[in-house]
Amino acid sequence: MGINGLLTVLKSIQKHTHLRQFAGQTIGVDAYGWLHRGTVGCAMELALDKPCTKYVEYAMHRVRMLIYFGVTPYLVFDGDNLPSKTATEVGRAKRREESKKRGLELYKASKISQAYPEFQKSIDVTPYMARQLIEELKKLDIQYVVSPYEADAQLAYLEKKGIINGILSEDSDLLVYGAKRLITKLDQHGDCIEISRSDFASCRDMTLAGFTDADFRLMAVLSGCDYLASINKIGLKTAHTYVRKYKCVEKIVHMLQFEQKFVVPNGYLERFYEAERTFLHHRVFCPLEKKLVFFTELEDGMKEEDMPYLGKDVSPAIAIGVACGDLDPMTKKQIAVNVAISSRSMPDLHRRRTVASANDLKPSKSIDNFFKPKRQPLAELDPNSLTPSPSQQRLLNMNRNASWEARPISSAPQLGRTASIMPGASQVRTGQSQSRERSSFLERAATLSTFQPPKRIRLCSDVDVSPSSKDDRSPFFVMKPEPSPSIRKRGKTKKARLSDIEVFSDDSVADIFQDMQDPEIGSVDTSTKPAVLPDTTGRSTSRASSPSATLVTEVCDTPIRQKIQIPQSGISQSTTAISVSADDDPGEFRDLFEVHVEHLNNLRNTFSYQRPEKQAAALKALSPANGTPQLPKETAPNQDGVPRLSQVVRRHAQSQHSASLHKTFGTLPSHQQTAALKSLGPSQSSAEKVKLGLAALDSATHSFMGQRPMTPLQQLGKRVLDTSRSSDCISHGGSRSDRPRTGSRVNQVLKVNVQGSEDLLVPKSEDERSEVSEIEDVEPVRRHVDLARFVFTTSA
DNA sequence: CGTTCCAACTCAT
DNA sequence: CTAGTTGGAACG
Repeated sequence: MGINGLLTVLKSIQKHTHLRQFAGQTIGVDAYGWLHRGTVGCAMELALDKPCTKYVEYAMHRVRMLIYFGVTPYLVFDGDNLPSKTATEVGRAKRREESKKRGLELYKASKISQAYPEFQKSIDVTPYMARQLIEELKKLDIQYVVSPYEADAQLAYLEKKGIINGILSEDSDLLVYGAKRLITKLDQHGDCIEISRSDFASCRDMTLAGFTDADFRLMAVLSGCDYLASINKIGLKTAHTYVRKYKCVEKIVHMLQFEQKFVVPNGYLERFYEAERTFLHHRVFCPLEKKLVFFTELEDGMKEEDMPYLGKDVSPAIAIGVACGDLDPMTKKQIAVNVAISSRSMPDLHRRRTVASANDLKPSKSIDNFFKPKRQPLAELDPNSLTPSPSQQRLLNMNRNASWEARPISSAPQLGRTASIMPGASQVRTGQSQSRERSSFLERAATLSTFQPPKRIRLCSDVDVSPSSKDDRSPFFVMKPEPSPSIRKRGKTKKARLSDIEVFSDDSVADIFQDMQDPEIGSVDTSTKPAVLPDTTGRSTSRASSPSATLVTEVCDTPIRQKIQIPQSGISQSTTAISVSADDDPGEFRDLFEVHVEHLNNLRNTFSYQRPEKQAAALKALSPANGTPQLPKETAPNQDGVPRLSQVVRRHAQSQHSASLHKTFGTLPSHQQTAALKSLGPSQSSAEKVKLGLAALDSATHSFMGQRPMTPLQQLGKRVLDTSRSSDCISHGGSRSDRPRTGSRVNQVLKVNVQGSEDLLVPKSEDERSEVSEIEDVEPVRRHVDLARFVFTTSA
């Protein structure tokens, strides 16, 4: 439920961004959200107890998307219900039961379409389903943890400890728990929204300047939260004004009691304290200490016996068992894994209907086959694939030692303990293999993110980044500082983006300058970058000097630039930038163009996140011996996954946007043609440019569609996972952002265009054109332009 | 008019 | 019914 209306009120500090911006970082994920969404697609099967693992596929698809964009996922699962929540939980279970009943009735009456929504409502994400996903995560050596209670608290804790660098969740509660960076609304393309705690001060719809974490929490709880319903007629706004005025609960409640408007229930204050402490001292699993700890340690005089609402403590052995997914977080009993792994079935332990169907499930076939071995723990891979700085080296060694120690000390005794707790339980695996798995789980779960933020935070010195010092920073330091004015880094912030209009690149400076034909660009770029100042709105609005103003003007008039890339070579990628004028716009033409770009974009994404096997299959389907693309047949529905991708491809082919582009152009009146040509390139021989530009598009399309030799693309297919993991793509190993990146995925800048100074630079040769790869940033580019307009109009 | 509250929709396939 | 969002009714 979260806090009603919180995200709406924080609109002004929501930054539209992309997963790409978090490359090299470890991002914690609220896994239940994904699982729940994944169940929508197979609600029917689940309700009818049919075998189904679509939800695992859905979640894994997202996991692969993160990896594709260089993000290291760290999945966090929900655990037991808090005592305070059991009442609502019972109610939910009841409603689910009713929905299922209704659904089944409708189903029996063959009213399938009416039954489906009922089934959807009846779905409960079970620990068993989480366990299935965990099994997949293990195969890819992806970090995860099952929280003792709420995943929100666990996520915030991991972030506090520096184990993760941000939190991917839809739940606004995270901010109440003190999350520093919340990423929400991730869509299938990787677009998402970032909310930073440090931007709170610049929120426009609500004055949060001077609000401490405690003030914020006070406001949130007053306005109504999961642990305490609000006083009638008190919403976020009212709570906010009272917190601003009186700051402390006692006073606020006291004042509220004087107002006739509000009725403060008996014992509200006491329940408020409980709710507040539930946020503050939530039990979490600490992967470093390998036991349950409080999110915030109890202060002197607080006794945990007095706070039953925090849930029970458990022994480290059980805590570890739950955390690694072996034990059901509620019953603390062994969770049955699928038949392929367990030698025996364990009917007595199946605590829910979905669990009871475990024996019928045969995910071993559908899933196991797809992830063949080639396991390589990230922790081992990273140090070898780059040269860490001394401080990073120290960090790595520290972690390595910690995990080595962990084995004899914590895992051996814990095994005996765990086994003795469940004397009757059939062992799924041998004790030794379980012990081994657990210690490797702990090793992974406790791995600190090696990502090094631009400045300030010293990850190497201490894992616990003191939270106190950062929140009261000056509003002018809310932005993460640029590491160096000359570097185009990943993790760009909205403010830094203006400069992106000049240069799209992931290259090192040297690469950029090498590629650059016009030296002027570099100077423009470097000189303007420092002029970008954060302002109170969290958006770039003001520029200090008059040259900036000039630039802003230019930016506004500068053609929209679109980056056209299609995956072709896994090693190097190049970019064709195609410019379309924002004004002087033959609308229809540009719209078509953008639609085309978007289609390619979708195509690329759909392809990129597929399992390598699926990609290979899709490629095979698209690339027959004769070289002509033979799109897969309409049917062949049950070939796992392949139809879906090929359908997309087919749809795209049928839409023939390239063709319609040409056609539309041909039918335009001549003055509009001229305008269109002009819009694609400001100067000479524009007709040629349009042809080249369109040819580039087509060639990109066609190469993806299989009309060109497929070898590089096939390579990519095989390499998607490897590439996105390896250091030449991502700064996994805690790379310093100004480290020269050798062999990086080069987004070659083919075009840098500041109005009036140079031309559209399309690939000159056939070779270059065939290298065109990957599409992205259609939306962001639009946003750039919007932003530029905004800057211009407000600074004038 | 601002605010709170509620019901319907989104998500996915 | 995971949570959020949106639109609209019902208040003061």
